[in-house]
Amino acid sequence: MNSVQSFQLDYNGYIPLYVQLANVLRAHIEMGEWTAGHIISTETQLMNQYQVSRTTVREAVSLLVNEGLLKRKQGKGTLVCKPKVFETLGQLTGFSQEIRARGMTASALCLQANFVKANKYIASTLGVLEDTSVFRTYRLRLAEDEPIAIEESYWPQHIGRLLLQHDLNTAAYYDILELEHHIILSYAEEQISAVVASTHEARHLQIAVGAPLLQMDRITTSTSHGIIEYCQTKYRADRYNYRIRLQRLNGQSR
Amino acid sequence: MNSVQSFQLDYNGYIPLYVQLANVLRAHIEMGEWTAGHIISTETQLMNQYQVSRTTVREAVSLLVNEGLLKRKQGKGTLVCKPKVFETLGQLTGFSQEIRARGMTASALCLQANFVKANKYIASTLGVLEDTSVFRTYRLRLAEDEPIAIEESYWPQHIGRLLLQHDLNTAAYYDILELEHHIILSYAEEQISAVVASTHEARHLQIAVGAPLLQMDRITTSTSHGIIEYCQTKYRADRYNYRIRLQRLNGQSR
DNA sequence: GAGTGGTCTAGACCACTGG
DNA sequence: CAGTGGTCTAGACCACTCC
Repeated sequence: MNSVQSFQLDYNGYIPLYVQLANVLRAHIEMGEWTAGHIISTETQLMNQYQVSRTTVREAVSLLVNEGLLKRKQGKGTLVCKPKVFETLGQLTGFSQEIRARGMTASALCLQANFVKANKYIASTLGVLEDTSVFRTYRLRLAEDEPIAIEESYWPQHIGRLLLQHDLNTAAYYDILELEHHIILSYAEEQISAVVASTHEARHLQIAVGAPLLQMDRITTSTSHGIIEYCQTKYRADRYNYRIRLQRLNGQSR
Repeated sequence: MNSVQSFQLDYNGYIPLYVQLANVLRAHIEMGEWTAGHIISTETQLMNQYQVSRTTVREAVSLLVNEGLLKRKQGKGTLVCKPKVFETLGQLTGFSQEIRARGMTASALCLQANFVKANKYIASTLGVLEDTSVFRTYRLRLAEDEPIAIEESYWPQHIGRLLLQHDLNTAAYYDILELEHHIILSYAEEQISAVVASTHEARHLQIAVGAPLLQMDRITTSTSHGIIEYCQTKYRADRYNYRIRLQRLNGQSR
């Protein structure tokens, strides 16, 4: 009864059929019904089962292949990939989601949240004029109630006003923007580097001065409002690693 | 005359039409003929120009969209993305290629290359038994003839024997395997963390003891031979950052 | 040989952007 | 409104895998 098989597609809904079908297939995998190495229904079977064309089936499968969940094998079938030890594979997610994916509980402590004048660098990054007022949030990030990162974000003024309407201590900021204000995130560009802890950072993160930190500089872009955030996060290197899956392009040694 | 326009597709060749078409479009971009924001030919125009179906055109464009080169805008057209400040977007490339993409010259100094007994961790990572003989390479990586990273790699015995047939000081190992021995890389899983330099590392990298290093642990997989490498690279944080583009999935807050 | 995914065609209707 | 990309169909032939 709880089997995913019972899902039906909505042929007149607003969600494309191939997205719906991809969701059904993803559910099979995430519910553990299909495990690593399992060969899923053939494209012909899916066509008949869900009454869609082969193109639609292939588009659905392609989505999951891009996500790293499925893998096509010509002449054999389409099989489920190895367990996702590497969860972060180029997906833009918030901190909470990231931490939960690692099996830990996430929380935050908002140390500061106020409007400040943008210096030259912040201004050019956010695409505003120098000395313009921008919203700054400064948060301590916790995993399992232990400090794991310290995060400093700058938001354009209009985004800041939206955020201020909510409880900034507990909320997931990306969720606020997407769910409450329909500002849909598009992509982010991230730069990862290594630094050592200053006395100030060491105190907040409860580590020794000079301990290694993994630093992330991120620029987040929305579909409708352009750049909505510049964020610098410093993670305790002893508690956090960044994981990524790199794909070889078919152009190979291009 | 040097215009990319003169390219023709080979309709009977072994390379799929959509791959050929994608290569043509990519060439337009890489040769600077189409710059950021430029709207490329419409799908209908490409159909007529190259005498292929719309599906084929869309497959070609999809490849480049996935690579981050193009972006579709419904009702407007398909436009060229911003310059690729962020070159590394989930592609598996070698060190040399990576450094060249940053506009620097890459070289290497092979400090050690010999067979050693696999300890427990190396053995389980490479999928061999403990104490099995594996090939170890230890290299100093240079960019612009200055040390930038120190790299320790472990390869299964049979891969090691192949590598030993070549000049290990100058060669790009991935190129040797792919071009000379037809071992095609598939994907890699990478873990990024931060550490501080030991006295040994500091001496090789010409930095202070305790300076921050960006550490990459990579497991590389080939299409035919499974895992072919475990590699640990430590980069000088003052000379190297890792850049990545994160995409928001359409499932959004899933 | 039978069945799988890989490529490709011709054509259709829809949703969105712009004048 | 005309033109763009977004979705979808029905059908075809090929390359690969396995028996």
